[in-house]
Order: sequence, then structure tokens, then C-alpha cells
Amino acid sequence: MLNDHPFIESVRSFNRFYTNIIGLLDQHFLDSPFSLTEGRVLYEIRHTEGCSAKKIRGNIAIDEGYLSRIIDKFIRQGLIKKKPSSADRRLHIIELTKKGQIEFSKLNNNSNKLISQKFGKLSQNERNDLIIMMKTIRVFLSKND
Amino acid sequence: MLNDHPFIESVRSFNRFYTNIIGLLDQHFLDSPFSLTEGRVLYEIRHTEGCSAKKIRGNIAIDEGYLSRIIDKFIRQGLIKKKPSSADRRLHIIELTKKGQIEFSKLNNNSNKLISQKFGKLSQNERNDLIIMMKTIRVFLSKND
DNA sequence: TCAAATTACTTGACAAAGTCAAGTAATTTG
DNA sequence: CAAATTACTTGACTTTGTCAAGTAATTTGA
Repeated sequence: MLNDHPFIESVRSFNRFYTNIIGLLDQHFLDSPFSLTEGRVLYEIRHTEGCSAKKIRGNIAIDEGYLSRIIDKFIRQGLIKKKPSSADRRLHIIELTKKGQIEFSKLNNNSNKLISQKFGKLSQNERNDLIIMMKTIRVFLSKND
Repeated sequence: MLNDHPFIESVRSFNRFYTNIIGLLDQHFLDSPFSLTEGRVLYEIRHTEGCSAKKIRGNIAIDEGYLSRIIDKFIRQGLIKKKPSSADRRLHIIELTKKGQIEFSKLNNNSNKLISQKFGKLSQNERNDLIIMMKTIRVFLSKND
């Protein structure tokens, strides 16, 4: 058990700071038809090969029933389509419709815009350094897994 | 307007990763009597000199009415006490009671424990590097302010 | 100097987000 | 092939957060 209090305090301070950064960047959901959680689900559907509710729940922690309703809503809105898996008919394979792809792109572009604003003042060197630091932090924090 | 897509994608990827880290560390609220937002409010009360609802709202984005009710709840639970400011009787100065301090400490200790678990496998050098990287990221992202 | 505007907070009514548990149909296990 | 498990759905509910109107104290400016 670690007992390095200045270290822990620094980490917590950074976490508070970065929570705010993430909060700022999540503001693009405010002028979108999606909630933060819906956005995450849409992201998973977009980026998961042969996506299903089960796979989504493998990637983000979300209540089964809640997810079921979000998927239902997306279908009603014409953003995704669902077909029973031929291998296992309990599973439903989910994919974006054309409309869903367009909506996802909009969301994505708005997100990119906000990141540009927040990170745009950095020089090329600073940007390179930032990416290296982010990658390193990721390696450090994946040590336990 | 920045147009460096690999950069933006790396930032977003890190943000998704770190959102999960923060989510993990916020899990200590699950076995506490507080919600995440209540915990943040308690943190502000603990760390703000001459705290008032106004000052809390200066530090975290929260609806005025919602905050008013949280403060009310904390008073009913005996965690804080409120006295009208002598300088401006619209304001109420808020501070933790003894009980509030104890509850805050518990919350704080649980949080520290989770951070220890997540970061505890790092060597002394890695910990030092991590803090430097976190500080640098913070400087970079504060450039616009 | 005092009426109008503003500020700090409160309250009621409501909406959005998330949780829990029971239920259905398909699949796996022994 | 009966019992257990899995993937998902549905109903009922709680928690969390928002909006707007209201009150009392303070500030502003003609």
C-alpha cells in the first residue's frame, strides 16, 4: 500500500483539472440531440466490428436495461438497424444506418472543433510532446491490468 | 483552426482512456452516502476559505437550485453549518461541522486508497515522471485562459 | 435619496438519467 | 433432454439535474 501523500495529492489535483477539461469538451453534446451516454453508445456502435449490446457492455459500464432502451430509441430515430445474429439468435448485430453515420459525423466534427479550440494554441513541438506524455501516462496506468 | 487529425485522434483516445480512469476512481462514492456531485460540493466546502454557495458555483458548474438543496441536505445531516455573512446578509458562510470533517476524511481516505491501488505498481522514478507529465499537460492546457 | 435593477439564495414543478428485478426466448451444460 | 445460463426486454421506480418564479438584501443611478 502506497503511502506517498504528495504524490497522491498531485494525482488528485490533476484528476480534478482533467475532469474539467473533459467536461468542457463534452459540452458539444449540449447542442446535439444526444446525451453523453448516448454519444458513448453511438461511438461504440461506430467503432465495434459486428457490434451487439453485449459488446457495448464489454466496453462501457452501462445498465443492461438502460442500454436496451437507448438502442430502441436509436432504432426509432432511424440511426441504427438491428438484425438477429445467424450464429446465435439471442444476439442482435447492430450497425449504423446512413442517417446514423451522418449524425455520428456531425457529433464527431463538433467534438474535433472543441479540441482544436482547447489545444490549438500549442506549437507543433508542444503537440508532439503532449501526445508522448499522454501515451506514457497510458502505459503507466495500464501496468496493473 | 487546427487541422491535425492524428493529433486530435490521439487526444480523444487519451480522453476516453482517462474518462475510464476517473470513473474507476470515482467508484469510492458507491460505498459512501454521497453522490459524485455531493462529494464535489463537500470538497469545495472543505477547501474554500469563507465558503458560500456563490463561491462553490464559482468553482463547479452546478444549478443554483440543485446546490441549494444539497446544502440543505448537508445541514439536515449535520455535516455543515451556515451563518449569514455579517458583511452581506444575502450570503451564507458555510463550514463543515466536526461530523462533516469526519465524513469528509472517510471519503478522502477511500479515494486515496483507490489511487494507491491504481498507481501503486509504479516505481519512484515513474511516479516522479508521472507528476511532471501531469503538471506539463496542465500548463499546456491552461495556455488559452 | 429612493425607485429600479441586480444579486444570492429558495422553492415547486418537472424532466432526464440511471437502477433493479422479473420475465422471455435462445443456447449451453451435464 | 431437463436445468442452468445467456442476451436481451420491460415495468416500476429512484436519483439526479433543470427551469422558472419568488423572497429578501444590496447596489445603482437619475
